Amino acid sequence: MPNPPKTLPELMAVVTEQYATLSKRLSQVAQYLLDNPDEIAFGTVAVISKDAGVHPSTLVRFANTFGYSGFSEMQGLFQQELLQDTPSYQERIRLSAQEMQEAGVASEPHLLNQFVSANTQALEHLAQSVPLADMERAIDILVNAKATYIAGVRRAYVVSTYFSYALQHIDRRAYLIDGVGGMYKEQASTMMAEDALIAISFYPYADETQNVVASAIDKKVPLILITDSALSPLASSAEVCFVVKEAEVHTFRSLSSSLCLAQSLSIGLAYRLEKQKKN
Amino acid sequence: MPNPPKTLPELMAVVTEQYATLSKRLSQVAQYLLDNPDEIAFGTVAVISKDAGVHPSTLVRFANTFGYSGFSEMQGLFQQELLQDTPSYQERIRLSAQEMQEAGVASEPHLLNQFVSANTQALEHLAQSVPLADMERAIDILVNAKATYIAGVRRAYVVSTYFSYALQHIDRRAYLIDGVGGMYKEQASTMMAEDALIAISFYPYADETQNVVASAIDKKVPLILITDSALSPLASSAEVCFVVKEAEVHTFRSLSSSLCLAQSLSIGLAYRLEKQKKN
DNA sequence: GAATTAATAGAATAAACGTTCTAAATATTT
DNA sequence: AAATATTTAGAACGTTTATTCTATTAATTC
Repeated sequence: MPNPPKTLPELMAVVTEQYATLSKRLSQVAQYLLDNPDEIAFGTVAVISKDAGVHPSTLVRFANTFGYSGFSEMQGLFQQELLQDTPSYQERIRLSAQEMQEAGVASEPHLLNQFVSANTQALEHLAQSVPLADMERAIDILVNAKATYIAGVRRAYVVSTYFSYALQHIDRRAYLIDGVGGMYKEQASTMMAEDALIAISFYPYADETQNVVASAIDKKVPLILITDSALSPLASSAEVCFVVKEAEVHTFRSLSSSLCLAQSLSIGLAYRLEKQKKN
Repeated sequence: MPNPPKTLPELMAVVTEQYATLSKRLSQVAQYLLDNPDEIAFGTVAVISKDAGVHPSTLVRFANTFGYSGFSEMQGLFQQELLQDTPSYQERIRLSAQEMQEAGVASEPHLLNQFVSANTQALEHLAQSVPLADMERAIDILVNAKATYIAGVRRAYVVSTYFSYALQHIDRRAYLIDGVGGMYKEQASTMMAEDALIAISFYPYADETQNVVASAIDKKVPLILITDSALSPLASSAEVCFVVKEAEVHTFRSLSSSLCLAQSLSIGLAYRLEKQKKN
């Protein structure tokens, strides 16, 4: 390879193109290169190679493979990129809005940017509004539960599937009450007092979820609720109630905050379980 | 000076303030420092000192004067700053985690806060890294699709359910290939060339999703892919490929960015459909 | 203007650097 | 299954690195 790429985007393209033909270690470097360009810009051969899990000389070989005299020469591209490209966040938004206009699209700022900023705000609000004590109580319940049932439909179903995934991932018995085959009642009927129910319910508070919750209350199954208002019909029944304000962009409600909370609960639980194991 | 500034702006302020009191060579360095921060970030002592017209050791003395153990420590601030604008979100998370530790927040910082900050950073990264053109192309495909199929399992299933919900919400035919009853093949078999497939696949790239995609490619169904690396096995097959870097807290990967992207695509689609209706 | 202090440049040093070369290991071909 | 080619890790290399220490120079004080 006599003509090495002169810019980082070019290099990235060539690496991606050739990726399939690279040997084991070289493709490992390629992977790291594409995923962590910033690390390459500042790191030393020793540090980067360790981080990427390869021998230092492999980095040099990699650079040679793509036509550079050595690693340092290739590294220059990464530094160059970082230098020329330092537009501020706002400037980027301005640029993309401009792109849009040129592309003949409405002058709307990049939708993605609207979302990012809306979600960011919602997340920060979440961190401030959720009491640590509630988190702990919820985790207490989940730790003691023999099995965890999860209920939530439509928009809330997304959060339910995350709980289901996360809990199973840490070896907890998790049952998603998804009503497959219209069997809400049957799925909920196996709940017992030593279990726990996580219910997620947003306006207009679907009947399906309300029924499942009613059944749980009947059997004295502790309820952890994630909802959008303290006045939600289920709120009074809950052992712990998390009120989450989701971001809204053009009437579309987000789910970032609910999912962020779901993640935090899951990991909090994972922590506690590990701690218990050690004792 | 026992407490050296911890950020570049702070350092700049201190240097400016003390500038008048500095000796001849040190003020020469100060001048250079204020004028060429980028050079400092990447340069070596030898190069910088030559460029600034001072002796190498003068740079070390300068750093010492402002409380740093050596030039290298001070140089770190300049590198940090450069990364802030194009944040490798990983780097940022690493830094903020480090800050937290140094701040002596001994007893586990509130998990929720860790999540919020990790997710926030990931979201910002998303806004910067996703090209507007890709969004538009993806929306084009979705607008023209007679029906939209959605494939994704395990962690990616969460995103799938969101797409399914959102698309149905705007009256699009959306079919979630969820393999209920082990019927991946059957569910995928009805795809046609005038439809579209949204596939979400993260490492380790489940076979189920790969098979669905293969079947789609066979039938020339356009593919929109959301994945975690440009080197994902499905990337080359995709009409549009979104590479999303998710936040990671204690080995748990988030989904905020993927969902944010999913939302943006959904609403972008809703917009376009409304606009078409009016014409 | 001599004495004292501060600032500087230069030489010295040890550690870290990127790179090269070679032997071992792995994969491929025969 | 043997032979060959490719890929790899390891050791050694000479440089370059940032830094420290010490004369030397410049500035300040008396």
